[in-house]
Amino acid sequence: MSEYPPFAVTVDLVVLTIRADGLAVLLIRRGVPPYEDAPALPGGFVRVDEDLPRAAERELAEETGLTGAAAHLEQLGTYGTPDRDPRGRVVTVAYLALLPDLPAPVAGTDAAGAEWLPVARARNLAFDHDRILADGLERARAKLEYTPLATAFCPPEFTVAQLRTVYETVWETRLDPRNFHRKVTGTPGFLVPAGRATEGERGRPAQVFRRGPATALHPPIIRPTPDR
Amino acid sequence: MSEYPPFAVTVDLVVLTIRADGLAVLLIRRGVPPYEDAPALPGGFVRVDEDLPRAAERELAEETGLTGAAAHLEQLGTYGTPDRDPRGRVVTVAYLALLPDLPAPVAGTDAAGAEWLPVARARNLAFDHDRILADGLERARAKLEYTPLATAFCPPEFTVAQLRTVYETVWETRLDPRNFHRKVTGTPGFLVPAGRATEGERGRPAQVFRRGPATALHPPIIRPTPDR
DNA sequence: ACAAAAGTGTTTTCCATACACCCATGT
DNA sequence: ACATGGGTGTATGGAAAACACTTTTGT
Repeated sequence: MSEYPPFAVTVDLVVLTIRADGLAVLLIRRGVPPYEDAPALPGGFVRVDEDLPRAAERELAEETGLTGAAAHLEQLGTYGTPDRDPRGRVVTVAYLALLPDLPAPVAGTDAAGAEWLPVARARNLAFDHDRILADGLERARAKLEYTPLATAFCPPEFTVAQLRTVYETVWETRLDPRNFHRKVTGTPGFLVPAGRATEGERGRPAQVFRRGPATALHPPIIRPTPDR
Repeated sequence: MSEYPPFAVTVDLVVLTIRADGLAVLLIRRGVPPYEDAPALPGGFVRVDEDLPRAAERELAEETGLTGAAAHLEQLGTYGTPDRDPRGRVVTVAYLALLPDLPAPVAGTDAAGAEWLPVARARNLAFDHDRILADGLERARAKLEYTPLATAFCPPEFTVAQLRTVYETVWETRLDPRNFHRKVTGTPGFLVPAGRATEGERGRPAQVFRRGPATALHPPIIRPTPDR
């Protein structure tokens, strides 16, 4: 093995959530060169005996305080241009993480330097992170159509209206609440009723749902056609 | 950098084509341990100053004799379980390559040990290549629906019937030739007429097409619903 | 003439959209 | 009572499936 060039391998995370001001990405500010003081995706080196998804989970936990499977986590892609890191040959495996807007504000974690930024204002990131973020956004937008991924942005129990807000935020569109309701409740395995309804809200109480067992949506939730 | 664990990085290729006996994958037979004599996906180590897609192209050229952009090539995913290679910590970036059935049988290349095997009989591959192959097949099947990827299995000029054979082979279904014809010719940017027709075939000559400029299909070519 | 494959027209069925309308709660 | 949001019913338009039918070649 020693005859082959050594690489450093990192994982970087595109962590997305939905907040009052729209879709937001978790960024850290770099404290050391290269790209000192620049915003960057959270990430770090993979350990010698660590699986890649495990490394991604660890980094996510370090930055958000989330333990285990509270978030959706999937591999996004690998970026390995020879000059992407001035320190040497570093290949990074990017992961996409989707989280509900956390009610508990990440107390007592290493997330000191991390902050949420609306995706529209996440620009001029360190390394090739602009591209990685763009790829992550594109992936999220596309997968909402044909997978139940939108539920990853919701807490364990949620209403149809909350789910619709996810679609409207990620896609930056408006959806007809009535047809949306019929679509998602009619797609097998997408949602299962939690058996209770909301209280104390304005208007008629809404049924509460949990994520269903489906891994793909048939039929898909079609994105409206402003160009495409 | 020296404080972080060194990894070896390889690229592995899932090279698919369509032959008379169906969908086939390019495999080599390993000549050295580990997994000596086992079939494996072609691949190799990434060089120090080599970009990842470039390494994939190089490996593809070495195994098939194909120069440059004669094939579709896309990143499939990265596999880095700590124990996946007994020789040490090796992370592999898998690429998916789609080729037309080559009329010229790869003369005079290093492809001595490489051979096409129907995907149904590609089993018990070295390392974690069974899983990588399965992921590649799944990716190819899914992307036929909403991208013009099927044309990557066709020569530069082809007929609608040839294209339909691609779909039928990859999906293992039958498609109505008449509705299929209408669909693909009616999808903007999918196909552009080459202006000529086939000769010397049985039946009425078919119009010849080339790949169009579209990168996504609207509407998609829907896969029939045997379960799903 | 006939077989074979390409391609078109037509009917039917289904689904998405649009939107009128009713329901259940807070104020 | 009224506003607010949840949820259902229904008409309509367009696309996809099913398939009859025509076209153009080789044998």
